[in-house]
Amino acid sequence: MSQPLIRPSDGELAILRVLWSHGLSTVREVHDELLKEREMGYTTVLKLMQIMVEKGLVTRDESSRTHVYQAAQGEESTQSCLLNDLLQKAFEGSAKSLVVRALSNTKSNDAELDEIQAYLDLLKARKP
Amino acid sequence: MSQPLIRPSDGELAILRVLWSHGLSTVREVHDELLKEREMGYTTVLKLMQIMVEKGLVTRDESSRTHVYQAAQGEESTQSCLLNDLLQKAFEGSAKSLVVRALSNTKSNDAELDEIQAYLDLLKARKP
DNA sequence: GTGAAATTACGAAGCTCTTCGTTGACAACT
DNA sequence: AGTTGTCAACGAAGAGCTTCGTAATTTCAC
Repeated sequence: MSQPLIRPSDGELAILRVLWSHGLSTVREVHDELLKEREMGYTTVLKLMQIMVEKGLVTRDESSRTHVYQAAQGEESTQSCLLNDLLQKAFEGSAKSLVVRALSNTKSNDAELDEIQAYLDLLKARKP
Repeated sequence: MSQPLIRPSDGELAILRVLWSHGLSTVREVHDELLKEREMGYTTVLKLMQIMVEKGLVTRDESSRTHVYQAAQGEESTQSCLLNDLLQKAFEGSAKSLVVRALSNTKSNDAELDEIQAYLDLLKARKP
């Protein structure tokens, strides 16, 4: 029941971000959203999304003239997929190294650290 | 004094891994090492490493006939670079999300969890 | 109905990454 | 000196990603 889980390219990921936060969207809606970040043509986005249909990254409702797109895999699954990939290729599979590097990288505020601590406690409690 | 920090491709990263763990290496040494993981031609590795010289990912000592290569940027810097990139593109810049996802992804053992806890304590202590 | 606007479809071009065959230079051995 | 083996250099080819121009189709306003 687990899909193949495709690793999206950078451009595809940008589109998926929009679909995740906006839900069902047309090409125009996605394009308008992406324009806020950087300049790009409408047909560029269209072409990318058509390819993503073929790959199975998104699904498409063609019943009306303006097609409506939807992300085919969840945000969390995709994050896991990309993270696992990086883990193997750059951290020799050591989740600890990755987490430590991520923490040292960015200045997390206290609230964030507390949330991480809470999750860590949860993991520890589950292993008595 | 901080270099531009180039984001290496997958193939380049595989070569960097060898250079990081083995130090100064010839193309043949890198190729032999990579062969343990997957099949690939000698000239393929050579070509990649030549391109990496042009990009500044590695440096090369050409004084003897068989050139000797060396990684130009450290393993930690490169990890940070790749991690930051993923952070922006897939986690909306939230280090907390990334860390939580990484932790939930892999079954870390107690020792690893303890090490992460220790690092977390360090960060907290630094912010009173 | 006709013209304008929006949308999809198509194809091509440029780029990077990856792969490898061939060639020419150099070295070592006989 | 000639043969053999190793190496760097080069070019080319194929794949994937990104970009966009153009054409074809549908819809809508008038």
